[in-house]
Amino acid sequence: MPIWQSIRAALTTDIQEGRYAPGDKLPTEAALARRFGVHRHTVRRAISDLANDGTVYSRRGSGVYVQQTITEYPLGRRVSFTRNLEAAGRLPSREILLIETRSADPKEADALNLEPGELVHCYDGLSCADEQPLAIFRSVFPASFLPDLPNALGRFNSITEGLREQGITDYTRAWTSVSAQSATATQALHLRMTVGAPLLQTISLNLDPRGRPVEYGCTWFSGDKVTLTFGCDDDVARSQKPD
Amino acid sequence: MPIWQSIRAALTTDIQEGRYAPGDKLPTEAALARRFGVHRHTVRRAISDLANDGTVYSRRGSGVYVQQTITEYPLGRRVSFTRNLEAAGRLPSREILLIETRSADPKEADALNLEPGELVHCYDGLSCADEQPLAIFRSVFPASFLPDLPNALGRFNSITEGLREQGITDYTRAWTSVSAQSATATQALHLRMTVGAPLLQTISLNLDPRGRPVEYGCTWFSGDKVTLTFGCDDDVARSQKPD
DNA sequence: AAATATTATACAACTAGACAAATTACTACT
DNA sequence: AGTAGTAATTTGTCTAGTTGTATAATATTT
Repeated sequence: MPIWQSIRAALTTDIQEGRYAPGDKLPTEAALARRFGVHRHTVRRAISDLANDGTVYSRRGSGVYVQQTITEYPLGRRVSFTRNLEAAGRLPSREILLIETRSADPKEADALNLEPGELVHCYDGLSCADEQPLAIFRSVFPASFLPDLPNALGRFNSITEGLREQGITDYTRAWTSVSAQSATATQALHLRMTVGAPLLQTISLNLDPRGRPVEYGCTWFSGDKVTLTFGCDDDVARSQKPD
Repeated sequence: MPIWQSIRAALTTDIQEGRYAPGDKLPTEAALARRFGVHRHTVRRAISDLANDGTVYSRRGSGVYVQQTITEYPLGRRVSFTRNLEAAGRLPSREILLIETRSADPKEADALNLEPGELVHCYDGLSCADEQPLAIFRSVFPASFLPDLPNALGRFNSITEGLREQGITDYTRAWTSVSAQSATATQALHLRMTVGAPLLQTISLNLDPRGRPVEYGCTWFSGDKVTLTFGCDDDVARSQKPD
């Protein structure tokens, strides 16, 4: 048996027995090479095998980290990210990547029924389960009748709460489109996957009760960690507020 | 493909599709690093590339801004900064740097046909398009038959208006020379470019209808933002009032 | 002998953190 | 209202450490 396989086995049991917990950083390749008394490349061979089957995730310049095993995430027509994950026994959280106010690009202007170049609030973020990134989202709001939304989004870290403070107490999804894409470099970094791995992209438009567009949203789910299901959970979904 | 190149590509499309318009400030490097999930240095690598090809420029302590597109600047017998820019759909403006009366240096005396040491009015300023500096200029006038010009220049912030008040209702360009130079530190600061970046320097002499020299002008255009055109626009130039 | 595994070396790409320098925002004061 | 001083923010620069990749040489196994 090659040395690297025994190293892989040793690291695997280290992880399984909790010496390295999910999210932990492994010792550096150089340190592991010292520990096992081999060259760095031999350790790399073992790590690349572990990364291949998803037990670890390595990041250039930073280190190698233990991955979590991910459960599936159901998505209905009126979906609460928080409630779905809590129902699955996981701890949901969000990370703000960027909140800014800028000009609308043509697609955004079209969807939100704005003039090209009108200002929009843009909210980029990361949806996580147990600190593990599940999806990247971008929500775009018309700035004209939601002047203080960026402030509210930063405070609440919740779209629903932020909109409620601005007077939008309810909104419904006008349409949703789903497509598959390949992860770009930065998407892969955020979602801790490899470049080119499959993503599920959903694009949707939310309207307030008067029919005004209030949110144009785009979400990229990690294809390995999420399956989207429509229509089969309406009972649960109806009892939920949109998120 | 390195990550920084994909970040550069993302920012480029952001700019091309209008999410960041010319003159806009990009998010801070720290914010962009969060947005792309990388270290600040990686964002800087992308930005430095964009700055290198003139897409953006950065100011220490302030931020990174989208560069204006190149302006076509026709040079004819009657050159009007204001009209040239209005014709290009830009908003022209000027900033006064210095107005003083002093002795002419040899070159100025020679061009204006004065005795060495005779008094001249010197007018240094900044020409801007859409609030962005395009050029630095220095205009030198014989003080002898234009005693109140400095006052007028300060009030009107326009050479044409100032001269008109002093009785010079028209003037034409006797000659123009063009050369290329590297930006000094102070020039770079005013024009918001890097030290050593290319400048277009034009030196010109304007005569009144009786053939008297009235203005000896020197202008340094930002090479990135301006292209000068000659000869092919005489019709347009003749129909313009000098400025 | 050939294929595979391991070592060796060098460099590129990225992260991490600290500090300097310039700008901007703010506060206190006259 | 304006001015000086202070603090916070933001870009510029530097050093060090870590993973990714490429090439080549040496040992081990088949």
